[in-house]
Amino acid sequence: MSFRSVLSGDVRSAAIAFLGAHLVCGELRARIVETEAYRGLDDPGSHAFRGVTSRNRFMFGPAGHAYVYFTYGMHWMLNVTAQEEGIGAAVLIRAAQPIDGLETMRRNRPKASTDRGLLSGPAKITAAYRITREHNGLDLLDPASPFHIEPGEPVQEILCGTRIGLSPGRGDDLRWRYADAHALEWVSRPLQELTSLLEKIP
DNA sequence: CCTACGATTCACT
DNA sequence: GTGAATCGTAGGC
Repeated sequence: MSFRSVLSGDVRSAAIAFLGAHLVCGELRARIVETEAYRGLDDPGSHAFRGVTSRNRFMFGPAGHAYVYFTYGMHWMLNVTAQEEGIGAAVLIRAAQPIDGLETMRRNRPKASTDRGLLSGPAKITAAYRITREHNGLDLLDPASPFHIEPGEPVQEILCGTRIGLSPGRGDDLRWRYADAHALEWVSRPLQELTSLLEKIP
């Protein structure tokens, strides 16, 4: 099953499909272990909930492209757009396990004291890969792009939980956060919600 | 125009 | 566990 076909379906399925995939940029390579799903139609936690703005416009574009935004005055966030054109949806890449290019990642993340903390958070990934606004809209499924996503080993078991950092009443109760159950040492924060088998997730 | 705050991280108690 | 750093954006006036 290709990314393209999964991305045309529900953004939660897309978020699950990206677990185990590789984020590649030149010599840098890491395995995605944690994602979150956001969609505009019925999800108050999504930037797309209130319709198109100049910031979120890529969420409404074709699937498989980068939606990169700046927050807290200092951090960049990387998302992969999902669902059909005209529907605002994206998958936030929250954590990854470093595979290649660790020296460069360490240089880009001087404050990380251990390799486990190199990519264990959405803003850590963009710092390590030096992803910023200029990468907004990039086609992440195109190997010719400056950085892109490749299929990896399938994930055997996943955990799901509530998404991080949402205000009460803004979708904080939706369990649209997903992680590879066998790579929990690389996630941004513990998942305390119950375990779910891959085939049981919608 | 003006203001509050965020899909976070880090240092410190 | 708590608070500071830091600024573009959304939403209200």
